[in-house]
Amino acid sequence: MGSEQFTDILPLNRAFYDRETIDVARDLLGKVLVHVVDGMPKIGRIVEVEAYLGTEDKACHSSRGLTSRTRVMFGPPGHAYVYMIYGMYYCMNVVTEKEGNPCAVLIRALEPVLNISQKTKGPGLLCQAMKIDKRQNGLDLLSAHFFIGTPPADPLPFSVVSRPRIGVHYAGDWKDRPLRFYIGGSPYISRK
DNA sequence: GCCAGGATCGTC
DNA sequence: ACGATCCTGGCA
Repeated sequence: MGSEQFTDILPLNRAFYDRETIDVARDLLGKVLVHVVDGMPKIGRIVEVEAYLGTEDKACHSSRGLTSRTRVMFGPPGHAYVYMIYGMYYCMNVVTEKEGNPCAVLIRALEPVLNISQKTKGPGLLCQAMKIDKRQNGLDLLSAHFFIGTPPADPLPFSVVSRPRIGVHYAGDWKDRPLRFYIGGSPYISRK
C-alpha cells in the first residue's frame, strides 16, 4: 500500500466535465485531485463539493456577467477556475457544461491521500495544502501535473448527502437550494 | 479613483 | 461574533 499505487492515475476525460453541473458535482465525490509540485504528487480524495449553476444562479459569480474574473467559467469544460476570496484564501472550481454556459463545481474538502501535511477541510485550506493559487487559474485539467482522476482501488461504497451551500446568504431564493454534496459520514467535511 | 462586499478561517 | 486582508466590480 505505498505511493506507487497512485502513480498511474489518468485524468478524467473532457466528456466527464461536459455534462449537467449537478451530475458532475456528485460524480466528483470519491475522485482524487492530483497536483504534481516539484515532481512530488500531492493527492487528495474529494469528499465535499458545491454546484454553481451559471447565469441564473444568484450565488454564482457568472450571474453578474462576463468579467475578467469569470472569463474562465465561460470557457470550455474541464478547466480550473481559481479565485482569491477575503484577501487571503483561494478557492478552486472545475468548469462544467459547454463553452458559453458558465457553470462550475467548487471543491470544498479533501481527504488527504499522499504528500499532504496541512488541513484540507474547507476550500481555502485545501488550496493551501495542495499549493493551488492564481497560477492554476485557467489551467486545463486534462494535463499531466494537475488533474482529477479515478483512484486505482475505489474503497467502500458511500452515500451522498445534499445540503444548502455555505456562505451564500446574499443569493436570494438560491441560497436554500441543496447544491452542496458530501460523502456521508466522512470525517473530512468542512463543517456540518 | 473610490468604496462596499466577499463561494473563508481562526480566535474570542 | 469579529477581525484579517485584498481583489473585484460598480459607479463617478
